[in-house]
Amino acid sequence: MASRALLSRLSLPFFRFHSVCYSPALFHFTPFPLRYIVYPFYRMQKTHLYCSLAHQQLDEISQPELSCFNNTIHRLSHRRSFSEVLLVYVIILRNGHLPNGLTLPCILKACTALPALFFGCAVHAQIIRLGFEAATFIQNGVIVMYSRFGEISTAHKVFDLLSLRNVVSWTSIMSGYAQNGFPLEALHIFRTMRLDSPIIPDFIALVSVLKAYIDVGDLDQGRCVHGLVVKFGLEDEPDLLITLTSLYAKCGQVNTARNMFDQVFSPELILWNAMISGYAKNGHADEAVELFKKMVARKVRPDSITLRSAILACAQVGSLEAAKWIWEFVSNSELKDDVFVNTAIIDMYAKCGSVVLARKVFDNIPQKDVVVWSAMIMGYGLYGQGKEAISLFHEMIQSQVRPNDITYIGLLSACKNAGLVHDGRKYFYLMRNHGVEPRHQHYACLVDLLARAGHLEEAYEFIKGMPMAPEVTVWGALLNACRIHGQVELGKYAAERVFAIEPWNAGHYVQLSNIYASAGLWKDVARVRVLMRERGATKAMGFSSIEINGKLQSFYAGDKSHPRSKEILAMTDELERKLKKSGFLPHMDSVLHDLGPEEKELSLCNHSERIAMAYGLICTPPGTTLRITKNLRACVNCHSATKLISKLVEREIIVRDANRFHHFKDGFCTCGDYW
DNA sequence: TTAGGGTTAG
Repeated sequence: MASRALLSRLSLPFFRFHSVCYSPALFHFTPFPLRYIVYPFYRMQKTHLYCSLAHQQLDEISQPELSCFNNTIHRLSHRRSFSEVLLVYVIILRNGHLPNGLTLPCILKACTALPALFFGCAVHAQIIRLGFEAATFIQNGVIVMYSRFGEISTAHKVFDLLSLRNVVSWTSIMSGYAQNGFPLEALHIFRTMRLDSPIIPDFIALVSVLKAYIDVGDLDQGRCVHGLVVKFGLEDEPDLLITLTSLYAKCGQVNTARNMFDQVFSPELILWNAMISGYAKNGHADEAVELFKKMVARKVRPDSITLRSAILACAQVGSLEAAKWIWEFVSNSELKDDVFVNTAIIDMYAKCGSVVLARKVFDNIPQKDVVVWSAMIMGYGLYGQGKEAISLFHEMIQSQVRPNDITYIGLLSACKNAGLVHDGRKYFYLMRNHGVEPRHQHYACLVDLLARAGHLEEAYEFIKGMPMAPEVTVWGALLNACRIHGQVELGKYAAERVFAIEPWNAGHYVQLSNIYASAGLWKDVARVRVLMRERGATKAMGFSSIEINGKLQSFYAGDKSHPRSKEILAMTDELERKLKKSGFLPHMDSVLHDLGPEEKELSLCNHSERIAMAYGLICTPPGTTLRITKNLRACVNCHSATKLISKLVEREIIVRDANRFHHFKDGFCTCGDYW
């Protein structure tokens, strides 16, 4: 009766769902109900099982002992043939044996790995029935199983009922919480273990606690654990080195991470992955690509994770050369059909300025899931190809793939970047029909779309009707639109909202200042500048990069540091002369400061993208496409000038700004002047 | 002699 009481205290999920067929009472009095659960499955697999090594071996023995079965189960478990482990378990029961302490951990592991929740619950019930409640080794397996099934509260109950907990019990429940998205609870358990138990953490426990600190982004506490690692003399433990490298890399301390990485003479794949992804995630894309190349040169075979990190890095660099290189690498590897890798490549090509190549990769994927479709829709959106994005969306629906919230973000931002107001409204209200509840990002997209198209009042009303508090992206979109449409009053209101959320971000002050400047309100411009100084807001310095022969060269505004600076200057002058000759009028409002007209003009043609463009023109043969990446949004003057320059110098110029792509050709831009 | 962890997340 004790075990039945225990079953009801645990309220096992299996019994919650199947209380009619397999109630605890039924289980208690039925000798081997497992055979009924797996019987159809067993029939299905029977042919395969007869061919297997396991069954051949068992067949040779007329009446196998439990130890023979256990040996077979361990061998199968080692080969990761988990379905067969469960089938042999059924045979054990059919032969009238009872599983022992050597059988059950393997069965639990198989249930966890498959995963087989119902089977696992039944096994747990049998564990209790057979009186293994106090067997730490077995109960640890139960904790892990429930954690992996997301049944963390059941796992915790098992942990609570365990009379003798060892370091594995503590680590299992701690990592269970961390893996289920509760890192704070995991850390709480670690603290309890340290304070209330005599257990000394081993290297796996420390890896688990470090992972939880990585998840919460607490570098200081992570450093304290590093101290513990040293205290316990575990600093040479390779697995801890991997997690510590990951901790420092993910928390932005890439140099410390690299020092740890360099300590290892022959790093295993997972350490390369930790370092490459650490670089890629922290904006050190060049280093990530370089390290990836080094790894390949050292004949370490990358896996899907390595490739995804390297592809992400290439996407950030924006270099089409690097993108093509990695695509070729993937095409020649055994991961060429990996859907995750291919989706990353679609995203990369879209971000590196070739929506055509992105589409080529997309068309070659035979089984497209929702993320593949969404990546391509997002790619069209980046280029302002709204109609193509919409058409692909309909193709996706026809292919019976259900859109998710990310698909809708891609679709709405495509409408936004193409100025398709009617479509944007329509798809926003269609979302719920597909069971997708609009999130803040969807609202921000629609506000941006409406406001930029000049529907400022509608956008403002829409914001007022939002079911959640509008964040900076929403007010920022309204502020930007007020700048475009010269709306001083509404712009002032939007700016106040934005300043309240991000008082440190100088970009917002510049927007308001530009609204005032356009209206000739120079006193207000001065007031904003004072406010900006008082609040210590700083503006990110603008820079542009251009890729020449696969090498990236970056320039700041007014940059004269390049060895070929004189030639670059001569080219910017020549461009300016050509622009003037063809009647180009500089857009003076693009200058924040209250300067004289001549100074304003000079300031405008010194913008970083103009310098990068000039460098591209002097370094490449006529007709070569120029590919420029900049960290800020394109300014109005640069945009108009680049359109004309593309015609004057007969070049295609592709500029990736902070938000999207601009493809300039023959005096026009693909964005249709809508950005 | 069978448990626990670490790289990613398109």
